[in-house]
Amino acid sequence: MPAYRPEEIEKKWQAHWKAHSTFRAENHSEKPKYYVLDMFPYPSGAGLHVGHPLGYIASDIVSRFKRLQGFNVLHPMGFDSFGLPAEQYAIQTGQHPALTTEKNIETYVKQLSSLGFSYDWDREIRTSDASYYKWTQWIFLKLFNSWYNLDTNRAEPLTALTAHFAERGSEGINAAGDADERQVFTAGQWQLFTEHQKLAAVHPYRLAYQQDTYVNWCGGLGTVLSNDEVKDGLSERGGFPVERRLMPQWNLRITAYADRLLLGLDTLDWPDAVKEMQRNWIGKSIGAEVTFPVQGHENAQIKVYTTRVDTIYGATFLVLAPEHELVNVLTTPGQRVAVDEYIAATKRRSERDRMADVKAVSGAFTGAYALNPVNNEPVQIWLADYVLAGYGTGAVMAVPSGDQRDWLFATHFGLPIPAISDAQKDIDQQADPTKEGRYINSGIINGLTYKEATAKVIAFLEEKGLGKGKVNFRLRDAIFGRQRYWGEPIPIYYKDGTAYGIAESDLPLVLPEIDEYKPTETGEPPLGRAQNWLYKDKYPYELSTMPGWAGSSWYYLRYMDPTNEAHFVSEEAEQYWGKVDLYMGGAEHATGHLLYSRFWYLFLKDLGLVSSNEPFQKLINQGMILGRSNFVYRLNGIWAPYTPSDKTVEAEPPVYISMALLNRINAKTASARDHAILKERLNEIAEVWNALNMPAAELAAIDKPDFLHVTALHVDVSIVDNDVLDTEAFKKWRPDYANANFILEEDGSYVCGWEVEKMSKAKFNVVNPDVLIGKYGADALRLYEMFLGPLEQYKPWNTNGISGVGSFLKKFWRLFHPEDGDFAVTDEQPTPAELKALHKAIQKAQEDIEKFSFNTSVSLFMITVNELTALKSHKRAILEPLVLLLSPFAPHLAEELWEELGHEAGSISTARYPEFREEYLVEDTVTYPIAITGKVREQMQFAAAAPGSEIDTAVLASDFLARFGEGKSAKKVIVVPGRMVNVVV
RNA sequence: GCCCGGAUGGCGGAACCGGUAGACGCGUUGGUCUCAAACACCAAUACCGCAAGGUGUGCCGGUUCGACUCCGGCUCCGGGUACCA
Repeated sequence: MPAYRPEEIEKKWQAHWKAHSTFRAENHSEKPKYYVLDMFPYPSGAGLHVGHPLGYIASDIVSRFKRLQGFNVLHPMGFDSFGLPAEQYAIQTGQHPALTTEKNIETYVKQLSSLGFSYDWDREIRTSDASYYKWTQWIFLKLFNSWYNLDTNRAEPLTALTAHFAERGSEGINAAGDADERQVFTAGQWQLFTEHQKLAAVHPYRLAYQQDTYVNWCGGLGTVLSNDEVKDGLSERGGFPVERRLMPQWNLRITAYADRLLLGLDTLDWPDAVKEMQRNWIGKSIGAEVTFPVQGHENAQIKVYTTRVDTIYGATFLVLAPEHELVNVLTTPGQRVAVDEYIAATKRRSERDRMADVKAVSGAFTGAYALNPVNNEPVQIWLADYVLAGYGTGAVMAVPSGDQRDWLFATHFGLPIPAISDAQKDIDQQADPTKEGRYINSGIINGLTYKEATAKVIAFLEEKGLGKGKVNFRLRDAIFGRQRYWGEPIPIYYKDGTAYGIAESDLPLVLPEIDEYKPTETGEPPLGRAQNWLYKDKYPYELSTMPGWAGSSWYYLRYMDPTNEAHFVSEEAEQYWGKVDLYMGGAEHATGHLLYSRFWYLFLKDLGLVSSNEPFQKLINQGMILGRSNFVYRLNGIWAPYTPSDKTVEAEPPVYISMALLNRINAKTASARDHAILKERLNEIAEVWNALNMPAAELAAIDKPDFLHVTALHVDVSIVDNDVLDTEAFKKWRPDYANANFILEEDGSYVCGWEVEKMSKAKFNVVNPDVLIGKYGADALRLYEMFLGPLEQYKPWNTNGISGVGSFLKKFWRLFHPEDGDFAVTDEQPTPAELKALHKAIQKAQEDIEKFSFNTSVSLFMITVNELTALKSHKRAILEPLVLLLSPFAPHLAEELWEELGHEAGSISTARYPEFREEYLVEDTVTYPIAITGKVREQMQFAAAAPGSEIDTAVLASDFLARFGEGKSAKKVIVVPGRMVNVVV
């Protein structure tokens, strides 16, 4: 075969791999296992752009490398196929989301296959298949039927709880969650409960539970919106008003696992940034809960949470969240109007808005007073939206001298700001939260240090029953329901208003067909449109569906045993594959998917269904590939000299000036030739300049313009090559460019400007991998994406460089086919130089892959091939191992050459990585120039020797030699001018 | 504000444990081949300077015979996050 033809080779081997299921992973093997997982994609209609495969290429290299090292590798792919875009498309067109999704997946599979990934496609899963979501529902039911026992620190079946109730009532149960939500009863009372009452008593213990939760409700759209979807109190889509509303919602009790999720992070081999994000997200804080009695309300108490209980003597007022349950009771008639107004104003703002304008101080006085438990001083009770209902107790004790927000509030409303520590400074200017110094104005802790005071206050409060130390988490339970169609139905039905889980044997609860995908007129979710959708033909189902992260929280387990109909994963398969050894994906999932998956894993572990402590041992975040946009510059005005006040007009027909020329003129570095070109061209097109307030005569009078005003416009990167615009293609690109005029460079080219931006259709900077594969081949694209820069770094795409790896592959090919001729590899003995080049590569390639430093490994291959080309090396002993080294990166070419080398087709996937032999690396000598100064100079006494002369190494003092490396010895010492010697080591 | 990263030629980026900064690729320039183009190949390419030489890894300072690398103090850029009491 003459010349390297990637398209033929790639088609051939992709077909071979598919026909032979070459990358099928077996669940039983003598080999050690290795599980390489990619975050599975949502199959969007736009298909893949050149940024998407970056992580897939890297993980594929690792998979293929691990196979060469003798591992049984599991490398699966699937689709997160429930999601909003398909549903929105369905609302607009009536097309069933399943059809859209199916079509998109087809495109994805085709594109992924064309990159030559070594996925085991037999294990492909889709979260929207009933055979998959059956098990997502099954896990939900397990959560629904479990509670979290804090005594054993794990989730347990509800049967254990009800057994306890029957024997001893609610006493002695120590369960995760809010105790206030739960009833207190005796065993006798429990026995007398009706079924309905029993379920009501059990419900608040469940790990999947329904509860009234504040949500962003948009009546106009008939759905709950996430904080991202609300802007200025209006829905982002449609602009309908959004309000905070208490609605029943399904929640998962992730908070029960807060501590374990936090501790587990220390055992993981993850990027520090991701671990830190999860830590902040969980947000553990250690403090105290303090109870303030309310003056004149015998039964009312306000609980506050504080991390600075030592500052309690400085607490001159309390602030409640506007949603606080006691607000109504406490408000005095005189303050009623002000309070109601304030609450109404707060309701109109979404949580995000409240957080957005942090500077505006607002609040309302309830008229009521609480008593500071340490000194019985009356303190005013206020409302303010800077206190969040969802964190701590929804109430804070305000210490204006120590907390900046409290200080601002006190200053704004004229409340007192007493100092509490002798170390506080300038508290009339701002709060000072110091922990230094001794307490003042602080009753029983006057004169104490921070540590002593904290202990003493807590002891005092505990004794009086008005406070106790408490750990708090920022993490909140996860809202689990969505008022949408295209998701997993929640397997719950209602009997007399009570929620029941459907029987496991009735799973899956299949998503019913409906004729429209909008919410119903009465505001029910789309599932409310389903006809006769009843459990046992009697009981209505839950109408909300699961959120996007449900199916993705356990998919990696299903890959181990994807077609099992009896179990979500068989015990043997789970025990064999264990956890994911390498997980590759984007950093944007740091606090969503990665946290929920860990939560579900811990839960399954508590139930004895999985065997490790964490699901993902090592995590790599591939950096995003950004787009490189190109611009053309439309001329709007010409000045000589430039007067900024002049108006500009878009010339019609339009004139576009080349960026390089434009920049030279505006930077005043233009040559006489530049000006001549400009002038000549302007004269040619002068007749079209009338619209520019630039009559031809006036134009002709301008000799040397020194400023050109332009508008930069995005231009499709596919009609730009190396920043040079294809002007004919530009005219055809869009109708309004058909009559474009150009001012070109001297060589006749139009040079575009460029900028790095996110890839998006609107910026015309999306690069399609299919086009590049067609031109250079998948192997070249794979190599180039790796060559672009460090894997984890954000980097701009630039198609310009891909020709370099293209020619590298050609050179590699030519080592086997000299002069583009027939295959001609010899059995000659290799020379030391060839062996050295090879073994350097064997060693470094392995190191680089293990460090995920793929950009340097590609460089290494280029260097090696350059060396071998220079040596005219066409020897089997060198080239055969080299093919193996290259096979993870450029698998198609490697397979082809492997076959030409006389091996059975496809057998490279069972070959072994070549062994590194150190003896072939002849060490290079290194020369260190060493300055001769001070003591050394005296000792050596030869600084004055003639430059270039050699000195006996034995003369060197041992302490001098020690400076440039333990165990190294000088081979030669050469005197160079300037009190220096070169020491050759 | 807080928490992470980062800063090296015209561009993307190399540089082991402190030891010749700029590997490799792109681009650019010159050349070979060709009727010509494309491909390919060869050579040059940090900056200033005709040269000798000098200057250079964001800035200021320190340690060291020697610093992109270590230490102290900044500047700028990117990402994450926040009335969390």
